[in-house]
Amino acid sequence: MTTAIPSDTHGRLLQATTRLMWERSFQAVSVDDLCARAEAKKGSFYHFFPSKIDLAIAAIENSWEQTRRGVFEPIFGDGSSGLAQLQRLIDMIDEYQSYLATEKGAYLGCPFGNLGQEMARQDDRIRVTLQKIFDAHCGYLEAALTRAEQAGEIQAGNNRERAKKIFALLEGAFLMGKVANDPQVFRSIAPAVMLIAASE
Amino acid sequence: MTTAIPSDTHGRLLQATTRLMWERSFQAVSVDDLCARAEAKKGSFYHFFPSKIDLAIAAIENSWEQTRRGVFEPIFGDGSSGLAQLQRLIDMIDEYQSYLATEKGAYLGCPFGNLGQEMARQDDRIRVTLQKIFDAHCGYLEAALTRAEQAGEIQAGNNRERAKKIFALLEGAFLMGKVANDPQVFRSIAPAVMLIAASE
DNA sequence: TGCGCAATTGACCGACCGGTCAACTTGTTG
DNA sequence: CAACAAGTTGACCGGTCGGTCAATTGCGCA
Repeated sequence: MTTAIPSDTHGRLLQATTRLMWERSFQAVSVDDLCARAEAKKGSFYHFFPSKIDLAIAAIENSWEQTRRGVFEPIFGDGSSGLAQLQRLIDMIDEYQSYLATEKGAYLGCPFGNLGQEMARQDDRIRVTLQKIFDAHCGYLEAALTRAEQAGEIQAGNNRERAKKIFALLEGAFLMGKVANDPQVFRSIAPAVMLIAASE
Repeated sequence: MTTAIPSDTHGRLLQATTRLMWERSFQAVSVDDLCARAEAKKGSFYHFFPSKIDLAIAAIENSWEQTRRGVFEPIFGDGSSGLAQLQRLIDMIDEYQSYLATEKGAYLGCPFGNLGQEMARQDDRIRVTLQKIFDAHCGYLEAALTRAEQAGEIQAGNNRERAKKIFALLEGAFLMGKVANDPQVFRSIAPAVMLIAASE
């Protein structure tokens, strides 16, 4: 029986990719950049991953899984009301993005949205991977809406569609924040989430 | 007195850049690609534009100006009610994107949003240029909301903030459509524009 | 006619891109 | 201990990247 723990280099490569792709972009980051940040040599890179694109896919899957477990499960798995859960997600996003903005000197936006905008038309595997992540994200929003609906917080409606609209609003807010390079933008747009939640 | 008409090559370079950046992305398109599409030689390229980034900026400014005159002015300058104008914009976007999707075999999304997501963090001149375009776009939305408000279609409110929220929703819908590679996504999300317009 | 300048051409450049590879080290297992 | 696989290393590769340039062409104007 061997250890199921992947090599440290493997993990550092994933983390470096997640970070650098977030701070810059997929195409703006070279394999050499990735290796330098992960303190790995190119040979190691290609020992673990067949291509740069494969690493990117592995990195976003890994990143989403971490976010899911570390953020989404805690927020949407607790006993709060549906609307309170939504508000908590918004607050956490805002808080973390603002923190990153002060630390990195720029508003970074959503790592998945960023990559989608950049690569969806150029690599179908990346596109499909992101589609699954978007679906999963919307799933959590929908669950919160259903919870809110059952508690009488909002009127009955198509929560799947509402979730998609909320997700679109958030992604658009990320983009605008990035182009304005200002965390305040997200903050001023996000309240409209509640509008959509409360819609018929 | 010399002709104010810029060389044909200059114009073809702008158009080729607009098109190719929309179909693929800024970084995925090389200067050679641009020249090939514009039927120009590299020397001509650098005769007219000091760098690839300068061409990109000129191309989006030109593209926005054309869109503004060809789409926004006609829609928002006519005598329709504010809400009717908004609806007409949505319909026209949907129609054109669907047409492009069938022609190109893929949902392309918003050329300005695409470029912003990709380049805002890497080139500040591109970022600022897009910021101005976003502002101008929101300006039209705001004007329509004000018109709707004055006609009693919607209740009084902060139309500048409403416009930003609507713009965010639309940009998010573009992104989701691109990642799903499905024009239907925009169609199902866009109605929420009216929700935001009618909000207090 | 001939001058002057914008436009055009294609050859050229160094840097960097993603990716390969054979040799070497290290840790595990019988 | 030997054997083997997993991981590591750095030199190397062809291709393409954005960008340069000197020479040439063609056009408006005196």
